[in-house]
Amino acid sequence: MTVEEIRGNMGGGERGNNNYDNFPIGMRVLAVDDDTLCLKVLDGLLRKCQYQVTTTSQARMALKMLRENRDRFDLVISDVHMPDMDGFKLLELVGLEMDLPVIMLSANSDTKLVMKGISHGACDYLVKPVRIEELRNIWQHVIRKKKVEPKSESKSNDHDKSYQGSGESGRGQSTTGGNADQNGKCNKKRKDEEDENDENGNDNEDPTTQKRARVVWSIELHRKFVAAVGQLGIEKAVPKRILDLMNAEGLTRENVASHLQKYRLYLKRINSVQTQQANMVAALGGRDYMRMGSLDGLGDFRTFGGSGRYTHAALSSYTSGGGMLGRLNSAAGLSVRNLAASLLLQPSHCQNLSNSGNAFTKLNPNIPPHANQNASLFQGIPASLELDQLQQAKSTEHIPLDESRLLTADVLGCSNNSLSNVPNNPMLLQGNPLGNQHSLNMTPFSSDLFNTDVNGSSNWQNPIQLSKFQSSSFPLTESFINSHLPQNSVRGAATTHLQNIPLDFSSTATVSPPFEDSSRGEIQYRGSMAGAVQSMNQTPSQAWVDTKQRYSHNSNNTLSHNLTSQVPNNGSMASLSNENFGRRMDMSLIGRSNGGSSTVVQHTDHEKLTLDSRTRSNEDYLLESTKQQVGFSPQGYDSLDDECNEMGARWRHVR
DNA sequence: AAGTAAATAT
DNA sequence: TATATTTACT
Repeated sequence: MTVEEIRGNMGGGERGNNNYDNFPIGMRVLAVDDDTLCLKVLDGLLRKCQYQVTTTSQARMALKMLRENRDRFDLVISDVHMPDMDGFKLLELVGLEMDLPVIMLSANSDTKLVMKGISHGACDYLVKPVRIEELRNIWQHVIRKKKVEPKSESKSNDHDKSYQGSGESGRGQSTTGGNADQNGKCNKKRKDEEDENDENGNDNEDPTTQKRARVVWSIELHRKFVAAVGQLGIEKAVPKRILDLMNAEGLTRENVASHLQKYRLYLKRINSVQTQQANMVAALGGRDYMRMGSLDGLGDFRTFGGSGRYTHAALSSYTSGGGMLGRLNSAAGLSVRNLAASLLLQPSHCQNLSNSGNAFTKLNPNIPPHANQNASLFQGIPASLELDQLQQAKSTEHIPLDESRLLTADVLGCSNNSLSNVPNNPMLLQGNPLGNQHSLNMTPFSSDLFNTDVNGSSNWQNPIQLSKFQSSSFPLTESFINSHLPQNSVRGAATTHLQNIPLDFSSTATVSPPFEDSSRGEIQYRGSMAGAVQSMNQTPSQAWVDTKQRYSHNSNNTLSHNLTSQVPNNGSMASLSNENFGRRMDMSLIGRSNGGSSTVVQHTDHEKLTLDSRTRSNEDYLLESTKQQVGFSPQGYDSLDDECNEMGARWRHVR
């Protein structure tokens, strides 16, 4: 597409009141910088360039303006360091929600930062003080963006039949800096992919070779997909609409439909796994006193939970447990926090619910806390586990080899603040039929990123292999993660990373709560331990990928063993912590189990109950946990709580 | 056009 | 061989 074309397009009704005949004169730029002085200067410079400038000192406000009218701006230029919202976060959100080129601005020219910005989708990174010369050329990004995403164009073109695998990375596209926007987010990965693609289907470079390559659901593509679905809401997420939203090149409705089909399947499985687990918990859990997880730190999520985007119905459609989610929005759940301390669930209570996930359905979100004990019990476990997973996901994300990846993680973490405004991703929610506010609320956006960012298209469909440690099914998040992380490099790094890398966990409410939550009960505790341990023991990438195999064949390194035999045994997680666990974590974790059961539970296959093979492993884990629980004394919970809280704190600290 | 099942490719 | 993607069909 030429500049002329751009102009032509821009002059179209799409941009209505703006005259683009003189492009880039009049280009609408949104400048964001908390430093009003800088902002003013920037504003002045931009105006000198004859751009139509809009300024704001708040990232949130910027986001708001952008959301209000996506066609109101052509380009965003934002400072990196801002109090209300990290510039990168803004970048991420803008990249995800709108297709606007974003230019980062910072006085810090640290290569890492620049890398972070670029890899996160910034089309440019300017170092303050900005010179007008630099600003004079920023319009190119607008054009580039347009060029890269000739959405409408490609969709209807015939020659397009020979579309390439991964939409935007396809050869048909400009391979120059064009893919600055979302593609840039995972530069490294993207590159690899592109390389692969090139190697694989190189020949179909020319349309003559009508050999249509099969669509490769690249991470990027999948992310778009997920984002689209999220935006539409699961209900309206039909192929056609998704396709429109995806804005991907060379993708047909059929492709999307197919992917959607698979995705739904995946959701179902996830769901069923969880349901079963829930049942297991219901049946076996609660033997002992359990505390419900606290919902501390939910913070922003609460609001999010209220977002009516995902209707109960919608969620249910993918939830075998039908309606389990409904409970989530409940105040009951949210307020559990304080109850937790004094609530003790008796086995008897649980038994009533033991046989079905449907029981949940009956729980009214609004019923008073005390009436919700059973529910809480259910929630508690999966909930905490979920959280743990999320964390893991994060940790996983952090283990990354490069900045870009870290960035991703950041986004995940940071996005919380904006959760309430961001188009969420129902899919994630689905993942947690049992869900809890946590997963419900937080998963959405973050997972979104996760899925898309980290995982390849190959693993997310396999919730089952998620493993017993993860126990409560993975939110898509985990599932998606993995495959694409260069495993080797990560592996060795895991340990260190966990300790030194900026874990984003607590940067947001999202993360911290998990720990606290998990601190409440033995089960939860274990769950988190498992999670923690796992993430530490394994390479992020593989951790979730082939857990199944690993665990079944590698008993020595298996968490189950560690958890089952070590934990109850001496009450120390030391064994777990040894090499991989961050010291801090260790400390906080250790001692946890003191006062716990003295029973040594040896994990053996014989103990397994006959369960659906698909979910057996997961349930196994739960079973084990449950068993171990028996005999645990209610005592020490407080300390547990404390410790766990501390743990959370430590995590934060570590970060 | 959506959804599902069968076919086919990797 | 198992999976994932594409195609066919209602």
